[in-house]
Amino acid sequence: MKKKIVRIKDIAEKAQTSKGTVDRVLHNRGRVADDVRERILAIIKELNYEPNLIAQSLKSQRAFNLAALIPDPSLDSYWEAPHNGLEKAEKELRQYGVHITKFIFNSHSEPSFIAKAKEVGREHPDGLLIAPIFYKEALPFFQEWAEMGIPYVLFNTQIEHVNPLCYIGQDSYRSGSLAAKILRFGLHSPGTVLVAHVNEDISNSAHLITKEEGFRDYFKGEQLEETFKVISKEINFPEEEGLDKQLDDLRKQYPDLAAVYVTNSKAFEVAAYLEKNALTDIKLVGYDLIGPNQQYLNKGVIDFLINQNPLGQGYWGIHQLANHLIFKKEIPAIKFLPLDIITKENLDYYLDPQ
Amino acid sequence: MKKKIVRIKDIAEKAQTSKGTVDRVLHNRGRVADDVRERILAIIKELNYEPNLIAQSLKSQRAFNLAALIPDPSLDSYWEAPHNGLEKAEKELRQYGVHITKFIFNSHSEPSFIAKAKEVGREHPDGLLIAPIFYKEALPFFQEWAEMGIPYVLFNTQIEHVNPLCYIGQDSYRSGSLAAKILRFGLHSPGTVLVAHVNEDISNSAHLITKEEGFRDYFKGEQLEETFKVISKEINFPEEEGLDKQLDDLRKQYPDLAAVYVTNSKAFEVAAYLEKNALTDIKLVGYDLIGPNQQYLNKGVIDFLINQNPLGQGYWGIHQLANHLIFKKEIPAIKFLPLDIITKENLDYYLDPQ
DNA sequence: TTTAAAAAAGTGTTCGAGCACGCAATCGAA
DNA sequence: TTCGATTGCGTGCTCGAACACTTTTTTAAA
Repeated sequence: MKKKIVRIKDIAEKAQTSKGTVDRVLHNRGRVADDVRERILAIIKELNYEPNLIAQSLKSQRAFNLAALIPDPSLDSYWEAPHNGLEKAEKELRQYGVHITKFIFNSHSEPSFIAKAKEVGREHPDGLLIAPIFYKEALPFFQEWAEMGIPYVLFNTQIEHVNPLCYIGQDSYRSGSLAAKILRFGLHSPGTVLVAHVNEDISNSAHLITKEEGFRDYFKGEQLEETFKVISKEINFPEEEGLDKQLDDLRKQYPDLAAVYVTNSKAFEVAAYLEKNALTDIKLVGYDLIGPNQQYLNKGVIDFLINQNPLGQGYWGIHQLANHLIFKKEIPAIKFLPLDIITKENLDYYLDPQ
Repeated sequence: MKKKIVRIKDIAEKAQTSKGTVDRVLHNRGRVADDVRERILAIIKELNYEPNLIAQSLKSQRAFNLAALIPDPSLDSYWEAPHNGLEKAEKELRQYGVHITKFIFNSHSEPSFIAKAKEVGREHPDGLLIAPIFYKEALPFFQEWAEMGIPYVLFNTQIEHVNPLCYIGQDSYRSGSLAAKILRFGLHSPGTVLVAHVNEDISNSAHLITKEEGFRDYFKGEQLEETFKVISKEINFPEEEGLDKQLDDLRKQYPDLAAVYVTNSKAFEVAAYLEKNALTDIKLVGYDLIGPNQQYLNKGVIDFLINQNPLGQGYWGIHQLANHLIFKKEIPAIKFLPLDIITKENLDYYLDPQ
């Protein structure tokens, strides 16, 4: 049995002309007499012609060089997953001529970001995927890339006042609310709830603030402000000892500490503290399935993790670029990834995706 | 810039032979001298040749008629989602010549299933996707389809002792454990926990039993048997009034009822009862994002839903068939879908997928 | 040694879209 | 009316794999 597909040739025959002419109509290329053009357009509509993407991409054998500007995974293992997502997407799209060049910067060093961002401009890629964790430093480059006509997709960190092709990541506000909902479900009696920003430059990380807002607003919205006191704290410790002391102090100040919400992937640091001090009653929710977090999840020290799906962010980021560049599809300005709730029992399914 | 793709012609040139010969080696067709074959195989490996799927499917313009044997969504809205998944997959794969014929049976009537299953045989599809909710009635057909060489993929209900191309769905045991974990997190004081099988012929539904096992084993494994008494009950009500009376009786017997786990998509029935009787303290977990469940989730009567991703089941089922038939990929015997935990705060992301 | 059959290897067409090229008709200016 | 330029339109090659078909080589029997 054969497929019933409408081809350019079919249209040409029905319009009593040649496929070359139909082709020119389809691509607004070259010169076609008005009456012929309209006859052809009518027939295209009538037969409901859709170009055969397969034949199309077989023919147009051009290469698409995409660039990815993302942090070094060896310095923060959170970034391993996006790398994997990139590679997965590249594998799938290699058939279509997609090649990705990675520009890897140090997530703790603004100058290294700037150096790599400059390199990207010199390469003139066809598209760019970027994790803009340095807001201020990144701004001028967005301008530059826009002028060069390089479409860029942001992921991981949402940024205002720039015009990317698309943002891919989570709705930080909702994410905070979700964390609140989960913790509240496990809280039995009144107490203090801590929002912890661990080892993060909060001034350059608007999305962490947004998470905190979502978290606080959940307790407000549910009229739980009387029952639970929400406090927040930045916990930074370049040196080893720092965290324990800071949490000790905090517990002295708030002896009824009942739950901790870590706004980034550093929940394992708090988990280590809880385990060391046998604080089994303090509920703990954090982000991301990095190794240390998984261990504490399996031990039951971390109760739930919210998966930001960093692999998916890389994967979909590349796919959005491909959809735009290769398949000429409309791209939504924002693609929110699901807020996956992870626990020991369903962890497996989120580790190796699809 | 051009793509660097290894073609059959490249292999032929390097092996000092013609593309026809390489083709015969690749497809184990026709006769090739042993030394030439080995030389070619070596070069294929060396150059890391991967056939160009695009060119491949452009050439082989055959149609693939797939059949889907699934219940009528107008009788049980759970089945709407698989239908949507089917259609989504068909849309994506139409370019590759995939066409799906639906054989829709009444999920409450074995004879209707048998009639439709017979029809499938007469149609001789190239592949089959089936929701085998009638275990006993389905068995002889598996035999028949196997003899006819029709590969079939099971979804929704896992069945032993048959040899499908693949099973797609959830790990029921884990699913039960996950439900237990969630409920336990929200339980503050000792009490009774009910496993409710609502309006389901339990004798034909092994997977619900498996869910219950997983649920019970969680409490056993965590040494919580003393604290929480787990009971189970089949709740059937062909007539309207039935459910209320049965739950009233149950509450008389177990006044400390603290949580209910509904093993199928009928949590909304229990939710209606809880709401009517203002039992805000009884925790409720169920399955699936059908309309009524969503409403009670948003109201807070249902605390969490576990998403069985019925849309994904249909979608991936068709894709597995396509991977097997069109792309000749290896198919894993089981594809477990994630156990997604859904709450009011992250519901949106699971409604319209990807 | 010849010859037919069988095996091995090579050639050429096809799929649908893209695009370069070239032919024919029309137009305008000298 | 002749020449070049412009417009309108058709032809034919290309992409990589599949497969039918043809040609060449080998093998075995006469």
